[in-house]
Amino acid sequence: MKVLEMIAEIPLFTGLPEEQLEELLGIAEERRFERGQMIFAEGEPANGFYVLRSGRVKIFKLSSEGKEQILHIFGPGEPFGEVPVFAGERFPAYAETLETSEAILFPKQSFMRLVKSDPSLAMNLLAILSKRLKYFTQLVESLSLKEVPQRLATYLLYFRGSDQENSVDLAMAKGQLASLLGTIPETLSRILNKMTARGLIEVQGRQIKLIDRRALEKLAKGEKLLA
Amino acid sequence: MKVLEMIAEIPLFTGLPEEQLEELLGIAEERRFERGQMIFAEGEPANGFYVLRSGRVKIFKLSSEGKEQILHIFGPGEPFGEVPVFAGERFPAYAETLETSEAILFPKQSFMRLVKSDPSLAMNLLAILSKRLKYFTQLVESLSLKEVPQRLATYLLYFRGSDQENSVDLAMAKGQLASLLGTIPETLSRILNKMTARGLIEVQGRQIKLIDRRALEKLAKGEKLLA
DNA sequence: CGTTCTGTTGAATACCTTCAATTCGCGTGG
DNA sequence: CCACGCGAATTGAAGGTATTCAACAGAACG
Repeated sequence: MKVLEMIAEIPLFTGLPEEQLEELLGIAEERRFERGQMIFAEGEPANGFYVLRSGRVKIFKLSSEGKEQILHIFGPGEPFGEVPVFAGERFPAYAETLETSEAILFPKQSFMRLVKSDPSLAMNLLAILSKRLKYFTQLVESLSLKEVPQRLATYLLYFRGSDQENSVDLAMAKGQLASLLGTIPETLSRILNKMTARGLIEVQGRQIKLIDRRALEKLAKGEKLLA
Repeated sequence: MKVLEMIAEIPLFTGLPEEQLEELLGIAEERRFERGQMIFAEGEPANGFYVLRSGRVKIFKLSSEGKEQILHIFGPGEPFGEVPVFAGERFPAYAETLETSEAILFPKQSFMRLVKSDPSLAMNLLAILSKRLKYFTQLVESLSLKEVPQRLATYLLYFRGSDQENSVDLAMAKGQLASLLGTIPETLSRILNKMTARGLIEVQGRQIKLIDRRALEKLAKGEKLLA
């Protein structure tokens, strides 16, 4: 019963009739992962996709020299690994937990049957995939058209709690943030320094106070304030 | 009748019953664009999405300084601009023709009604969006984890005609290829030079002959052969 | 309280970009 | 058919941003 409620709360499944939820429950498998455990690897054949129940998961690519580029960081309620359900057979990237996590695995075949029979489930999926495409669009823009200080400023402004809340909790190691921004820890460290020196932010561990929001916005737009 | 046949040939619509095709025809609008014409701009509210009938279209982002990053280049039969149909209301990037092109515009509302009523149309869409996510995954990997020579080698190997065919027709200006690879014409030019000097390729205008496939594959994998 | 992982700092280097000057290529018009 | 003109492409020199490598400091964890 607990799991059924849980499934009903997943955004992907909102608006589904009880009947379909029961079916989903029928095909769902619960999985538990330790912190730092690999959930799947790039190139691995996909048996299904996951919905995260607790914890956090990073989706990433690796270069030939071992450098990592994080594509997504997902939290509770978010689905991941859906691409190979509908295109190709293999996971296009790696997935690893950042913390001890629980996830629900939905096997591919049974899930596809459900999608075909339920238009609103299909619509939910289309919305999720479309949002993700939009997100990638921004990621590419960021990586290709912006320099690291710009990317960081954009990130900080985007992830600040509320409009009032002038601080950001990174909620991850700085090295992970570097990987998310498409750079390395050394570079991130230097830029955090410069931004602090210029009075834009204050850093205390994983808490970052946004001091000069105006300047951060200018930076995010492309002005080179750190030169 | 001609347009109906045309619609039936679009991969997105394969497997649809005649009845649905008729409906699609009912809501479709034909559009014609000159070479270099903008089809939509980033941030613009979307009234619908397009399927390209002839010609070629580039989807791209612009930096604050006007540098362009091409996300996709689409040819006949391919849909574009679907993201705002299912997520958000605005186009997340620019679309501009590379040649004189014809496209069919499907208005958002009517199309969504069709998708809801036809599971196989929804499945086709899910497959297309998933493929695109996979493609973005590779684009991000390329931009973030590879250097330009690697990206070029990967591109050339990927777009060579057949396995036998040892030449690639760029089918676009070199400057556009540069933008697709996330760099600028000067850099691309220098790298084409080096690759020619090393005997990897031969360049004749927009035709590129792949001479040393083995070496190109090594390059694509990350070996630094041009140093 | 020590071990290990994370983060910081400095110096050297690499890759790519910028800027400026030509050169090339091609369509147009004389 | 040739000459012109304009955008595309190339080349060189200089500069900038980020990475690499190495050493150290600090925090977290058992």
